[in-house]
Amino acid sequence: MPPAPGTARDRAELAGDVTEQLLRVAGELQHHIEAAMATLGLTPAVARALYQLDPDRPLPARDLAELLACDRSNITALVDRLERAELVRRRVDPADRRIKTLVVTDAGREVQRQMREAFAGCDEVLGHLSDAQLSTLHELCSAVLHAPAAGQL
Amino acid sequence: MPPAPGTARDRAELAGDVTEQLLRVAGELQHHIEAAMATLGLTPAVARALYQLDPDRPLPARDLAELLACDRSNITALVDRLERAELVRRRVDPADRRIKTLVVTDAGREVQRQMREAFAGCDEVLGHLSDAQLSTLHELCSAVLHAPAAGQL
DNA sequence: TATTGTTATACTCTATAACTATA
DNA sequence: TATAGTTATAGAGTATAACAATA
Repeated sequence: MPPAPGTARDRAELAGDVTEQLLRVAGELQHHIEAAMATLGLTPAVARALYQLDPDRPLPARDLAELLACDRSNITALVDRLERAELVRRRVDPADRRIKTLVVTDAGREVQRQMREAFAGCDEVLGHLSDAQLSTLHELCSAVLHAPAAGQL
Repeated sequence: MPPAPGTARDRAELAGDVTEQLLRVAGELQHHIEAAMATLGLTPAVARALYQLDPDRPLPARDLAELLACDRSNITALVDRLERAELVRRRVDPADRRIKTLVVTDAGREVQRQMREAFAGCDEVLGHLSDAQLSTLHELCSAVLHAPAAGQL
């Protein structure tokens, strides 16, 4: 049954429009970020992996897969490349020798710093917004992310 | 030279934070959309291609490549699949026989309608926002998209 | 000569399934 | 037997270069 005019129907259409536009903005931001990552010699997936690692808390590969929302089997090649670039080292966990924890090297920390700079550089894309608008956008995104998942109500 | 504290430095950091969050929101929306496209039997790239086509204005393959911001060579396989699903037909342009225009079939129009419904269904992801917040988000995205490209100033 | 669509090819990203070594 | 990481493999997505047909 179609909802009453002027209420849920319009609401859903507005949500659709917002979704389209937000995905377009995200596309521009991502393009900007990926270009910056390329100059650091990182492919998008490798960059995302490194970005998730906390230099102060070595992480089992299994947990990185969960953070990246991908299968364990993908982590191997990703970490292979990070290790070859000497940004990350694998270390066997002495307490459970099945586990390999991922340790960020000093070089890795430096690249992570440059990655954060790249994110800040997205100011170019968002530069048209005032500080107040930027803060509002921040709040709205937070509201979406911290909402209880609607699918579970 | 580092900018004065309390000004550009904070601005860039805020932009970085907003970028991270906006990309996370976009990820959730995209996940939602791609699941819906899968139920329609469309992979993400094929869905995006169909979504760009105007049923009332057949488009040369070359122009579709531009809309999708990808190389011409990719269009062939995409349209192959759309044609096999009978959602799109290739038609040789009589005025310039090098060109093949892409015509959306009636079945294609119906799938496009379902795609628009899928976007509206993202209300589930954004459901925590009030109507006013949703409108504000709409305005902010528009402001970013319609801004003169900062890189060209 | 230049352009359109196509083909061949290669690389990235991701998923599934089977394997190993530990537990 | 269950788990962590790995390997093999396959498909999607995208880029570059070379090609045929047409202009």
